[in-house]
Amino acid sequence: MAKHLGFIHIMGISVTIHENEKARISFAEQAYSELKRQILTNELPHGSQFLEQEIAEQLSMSRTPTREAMVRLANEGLVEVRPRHGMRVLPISPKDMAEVYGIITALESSAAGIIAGMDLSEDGLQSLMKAVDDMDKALERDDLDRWVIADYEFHRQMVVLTGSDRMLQLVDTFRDQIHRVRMTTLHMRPKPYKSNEDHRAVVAAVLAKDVTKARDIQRNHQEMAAKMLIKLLNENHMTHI
Amino acid sequence: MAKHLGFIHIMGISVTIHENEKARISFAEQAYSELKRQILTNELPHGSQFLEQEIAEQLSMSRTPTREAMVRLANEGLVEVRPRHGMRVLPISPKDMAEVYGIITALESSAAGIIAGMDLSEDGLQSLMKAVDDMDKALERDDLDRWVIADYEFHRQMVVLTGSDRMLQLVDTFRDQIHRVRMTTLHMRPKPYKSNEDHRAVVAAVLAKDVTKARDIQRNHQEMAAKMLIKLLNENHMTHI
DNA sequence: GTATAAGTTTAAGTATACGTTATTAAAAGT
DNA sequence: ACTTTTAATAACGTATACTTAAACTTATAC
Repeated sequence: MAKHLGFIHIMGISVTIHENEKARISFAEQAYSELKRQILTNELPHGSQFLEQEIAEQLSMSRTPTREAMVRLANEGLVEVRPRHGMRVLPISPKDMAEVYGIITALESSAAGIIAGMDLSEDGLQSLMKAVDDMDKALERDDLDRWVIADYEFHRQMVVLTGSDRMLQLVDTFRDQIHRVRMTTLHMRPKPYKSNEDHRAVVAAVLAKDVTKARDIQRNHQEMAAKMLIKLLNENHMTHI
Repeated sequence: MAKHLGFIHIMGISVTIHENEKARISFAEQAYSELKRQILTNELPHGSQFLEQEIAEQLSMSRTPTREAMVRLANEGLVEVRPRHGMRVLPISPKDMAEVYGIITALESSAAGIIAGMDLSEDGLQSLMKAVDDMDKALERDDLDRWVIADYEFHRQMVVLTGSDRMLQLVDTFRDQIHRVRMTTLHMRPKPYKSNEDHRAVVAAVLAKDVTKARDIQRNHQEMAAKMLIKLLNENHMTHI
C-alpha cells in the first residue's frame, strides 16, 4: 500500500515511493510529476513561460521526455503550449473558477447520491466520518492547513467510495486546476464552519440512504463555496491568479 | 465557420478543413485525428494491438509524432499503451459502460439545470428544438442512423449552451469512449420513442425555467438509457466490446 | 524617420541513432 | 518430457541531429 508522504502527495501528485520499488520511473513520468509539483506549489507561478530546452535543462534530461510531460500537462489544463513560446503556466480567472466548480459540483453531487444508494462498507463509512472529525478538530485549533487536508480527504473519499476510477481521476484533475486559488484564498475567507456542517449533513443523508438529499446538500455546498470564492476574487480584483 | 463533413466530424473528430486553411497541421495532430477516427469507426477493432513502428509506418511518419498521438489517446481512455506490447484499443465492459454513463449523467443533468436557469438566446433554444424535431422525423422514417446524429446533437447542444468549454470537452471525450458500443447496440435495442419524449420534456422544463425538473428528467433519461444498454450487453454476453 | 525587404537566428517538429531491457528462442540440465 | 539457464532479438525510452519557419535584425529605399 502506498504511504502518504504529506500534503503534496495527498493533492494528487504521486511522489509516493513504495518500499520495494520495482518498475523504474521513466524520465517522462518524472518530468510530469516534477513539473506538476512545481506548478501546484507555485514554484512556477501562473503566467511564467519556459522553452522546451530550458525545462529540459532544469530537469537534466533531453527535450523528448520533457515534451511528453508538457503535452500531458496541457491536456490536463494546467499549462498552455504555444509553438516558439514554450509552455506557459495558465492563470485562473473567475470564469475558469466557475467552470471548474461547475464540473466538480456535477460530479461530486452525483457521487454523493451514488454512495447514498449503495451498501457502504463499515470501513468506507468510517473514512468519511474520520475526515469530518478531522475537519472539526482542525477548525477548533484554528489550523487551516490541516483543515484543507481533511476537507480534501472528505471530498476525495466520497468519490473513491463510488468505485469509479474514471470519476476519481476527473475530480482529482479538476481540483488540481484550482488548487492554487484555493490555497491563496484560504486565509482571506471566513472560517469554514458551514462546510463542516454541510459535510456532516451529507454523511447523515448517506447513512439514511436518502439519495436525493445527499445530492442536494452536496450540490448546494459546492455552489456556495464557488460563489464565495468567486466573490472573493472579484472583490480583491484577483482576475488572474 | 467549420463545415460539417458528415458523421465522423459530428462525433467529435476534427477532420474538418476550413476553406483557407492557415496553420499547417502537425504530424502529431494528424496521427491523433487519424487514429481516433480509425478507432471510432472500428477500423481498429477493440483488443487489436500495434507497435509504435507499425503505426508510424501505416501513417507514413516517424515514431516521434506517432508516440505523441498514442499518449494523448491513452490519456483519453481510448487505448492502453504497454511497453513492448504497443498500443491496444481498449474494449468496453458493462462496468466501463456504467462508469462512463455515470459521468455523462452527472455532467449532462447539471448542464440541463444550468441552461434552465439561464436566459437562453432564441438561437440557442431553436437549436435544441431542431434537434428534437430531427429525432422525431428520423424515427418516423425508421432511419436510426439519422436518429443517432440528432440525438447526439441534442445532448451536445445542451452542453454547448452552458458556455462551459471544459464541460463540453469532457462530455465529448466520454461519449467517444462508448461510441462503439452505442453503434453496435443501435439495432438491437427497442425503438427509442421514450428518448424523444424525454428530450421534449427537458426542453419544456428549460422553457419553464424549472432547474430541478430539467436536472431530474435528464438524469432519469440517462439512467434509463444506461440500464437498458447494460442489460442488453449482459443478455447477449457481450462482456467486452 | 518610417516602411519594407533581405538576412539571421533559433525554437519547435520530426527523423534517426543508440543503449537498455523485456521478451522470445534456444540450449542445457534434470 | 519439463524446467531452468543462457543467448538473441527487438521495442521502447531517450538523446541527438536535422529541417523548417516564425520572430527578430539589419539594411535599404523612399
